Parts: sequence; structure tokens; C-alpha cells
Amino acid sequence: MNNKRQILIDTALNLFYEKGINSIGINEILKVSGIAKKTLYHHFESKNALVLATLEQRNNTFIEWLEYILGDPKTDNEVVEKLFNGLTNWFSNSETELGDFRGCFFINTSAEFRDPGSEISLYCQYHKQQVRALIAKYLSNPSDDYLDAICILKEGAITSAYVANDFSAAKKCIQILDKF
Amino acid sequence: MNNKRQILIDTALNLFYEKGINSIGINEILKVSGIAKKTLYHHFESKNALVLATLEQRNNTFIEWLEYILGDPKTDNEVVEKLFNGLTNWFSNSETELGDFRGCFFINTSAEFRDPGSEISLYCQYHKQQVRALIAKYLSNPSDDYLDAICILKEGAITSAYVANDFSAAKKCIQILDKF
DNA sequence: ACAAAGGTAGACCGAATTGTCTACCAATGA
DNA sequence: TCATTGGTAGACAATTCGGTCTACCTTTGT
Repeated sequence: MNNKRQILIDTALNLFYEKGINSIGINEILKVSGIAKKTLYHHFESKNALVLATLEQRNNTFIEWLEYILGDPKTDNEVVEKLFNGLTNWFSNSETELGDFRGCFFINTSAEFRDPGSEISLYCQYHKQQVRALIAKYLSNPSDDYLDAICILKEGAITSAYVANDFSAAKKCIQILDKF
Repeated sequence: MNNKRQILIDTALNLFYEKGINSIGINEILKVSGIAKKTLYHHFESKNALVLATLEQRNNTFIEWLEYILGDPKTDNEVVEKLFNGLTNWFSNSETELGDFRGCFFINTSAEFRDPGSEISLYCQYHKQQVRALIAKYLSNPSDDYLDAICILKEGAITSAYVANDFSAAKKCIQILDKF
């Protein structure tokens, strides 16, 4: 039964995203999910393997959300507006698919796993590539400069919202890109 | 002798910044510094207190570095160029005062300590305010919009460099701000 | 010279960490 | 009906965590 495997991933992702991966022990995931330790280690080789599974799940959720909110835009300006308005909604916990905002799970995870060559760090990098490629797909004229600007501002908005508590950062990005 | 207190802060900051705060135990700091546990707890109430001391030290170092690289600029464009060229140098480990680049210590620490109301999270927020105020001081016409753009792009550049491995992000920010 | 004070060493503590092991239980196929 | 298979339960182990405690040693004031 793959049911328990999925329950473990869901529970772990919720806890990891809310409290941080290094702050959550295996035992807490087991206690919350009501699943036994041996079962976890039957499905996953180690805690790291479980972490990777939660990263994959979050990546899928985020990509699907992004495709959904971008809809089918008429202009590049519309892409920008939809993207950054979506971020603003995320920051204020209005995007239920993404859960309560605690920054970007991949930025946070990169910060916890500092070894740049580790599988986990590389997956975080991969996620950012995927998001960039998806945004490019929605732009009619995906010049590298414009795409770079959007992506850098996107990271800046998420970080400013999380660390500096500036929830209006994403809205400001739309203005900046207007003049680009 | 306050000497040992300073050695503890230096050692802890190096280890924390390189490996992450939650990945470094008290015992490792003691082993590396050659100082006994009782001495540490004589100078600091807890690990958290030591963490706060390292945040303060890093904040001072970063602010001093920023003042140094900004020099006395003639134009606002010069401020932007000096700031983002400085970031590029940091990313490529050419700014020795800042150590080997492992992202922003405050962003990383915010990611590790998720409780938004904790003293540690609040200090990270305070650091970002200080940096913003310093940049404002160097601008001749510190309109809020312009300052916002600089700060968001700065966060975006640091995050892009660290998570997505894009060391050219800061250079791109100069172009974006040119058109602002 | 000697007592008082405070810094230092590191053994020790209980709790929590990830991961292993044996025993069991339910379903399946012959 | 009964043996085999594979998922499950949770006790257990080894290590490491932050933090405390007693004993000592060095410095300082008189």
C-alpha cells in the first residue's frame, strides 16, 4: 500500500516547511502521522531520501500552481502582473494550495543544507530552473534580459517578504518591470 | 579576559556561516576554539545568546564593508554600480572581509529559525533595515520607489547567486536599474 | 604572604537524534 | 489448510544535543 508513503511525504512536507528540516526529527513525523519507524525506513532509505521526496512534491505543487495562476495571458505585461499578484496573494496566505507562507521552501532548504554539491542543494537549483523555464514558456518575447529581470525580482520579492517582512515587495516589482 | 569571548564569537560565526547554525553543535565550536564548555556558558547564557552575538558581529562587518565599498559617490548611478559590483565580488570570493560566499547569513538564519517573532528572526529583519538605511544615506535623491527597487534587486541577486548559482545576477541588476 | 574572587577544565546529565532489529500480523497462492 | 511473503509495530542502540556541576587554578587586593 503506497498510501502510507504518501501520508509520510505530506506530513513531512508540512512540518519541514513550517519549522525547518533540521528542526524536525523523524520521530515527530512518525508521531504526527501515526506511522511506525520501520515503515518509514521501508519506504525511504534515510531522512535525506524523505527530504528529497518532499522537495519533489513541493516542486510539483508549485509548478502546477504557477501554471494555474498564469492562465493564458495575452501580453507579457499580463504575465508579469499575474505572477507578482500571485506572489502577493501567497505572502498573505490567500493561496491555499501553497499553505501558510514561510518563504520559499527551496531557498530555506538551500540555507539549511549548505554543501553546494549535495543532492538536496542541486534539487533546489533545479527547481529554480524549472520555474524560470515555465515563465519563459508563457512570454511571447522571452528575451534573456527580460527573463533575468523577472526571475531576480521574483527571488527578491520572496526574500523581502520573508526576511524583511515586506509583503508589498511583489507589487513594487510590477512597477519596476513596467519601466523595463 | 574578554579574549576568549571574542574567540568564541569568531569561531562560531565561521562555523555557523559555513555549515549552518543548526548543523553546528556547541561541542564543535569548543573543539575548534580549544575553549571549555564552562567558559562558553560563563560568557553566554545559551547557544541562542551566542547566535545573537554572531549576528551582531556579522552585521557590523557587513555594514562596515558596505560603507567602505560605497566610498563617496558622485551620482546615484555610482552608488548602484559600486553596490552591485561589490556584490559580484562577494559572490566570487574576492571580498576577503566577508569570507567565502555562502549566501546572506541573515537570510540563511531566518530560514533556519522560522518563528517570525523570535529574537533571532527580528535581528535578521533589523539587519535588512540597517542596510536599507545605509544605502538611503548614500543616495542624493532617495525616493522610496528607487530605494525599494535597489533593495529588492539586492535580495534577488544574493538569492539567485546562492540558490540558482547565478553569479552574474548582480551585474544584471545594474542594467535593470539603469532603465528605472 | 595569603585570602578572596572569578575564570577554566572537562566529566557528567537527561533528552533527543537517526537508524536497526526482532517479533508479529494479514494477505496470498498452492 | 498451511506455508510464504511483505508490510507493520515499537523496543532498542549508538551518538550527539544543549546545558550543569564540582574541582582547580590563576589573578588580584591587602
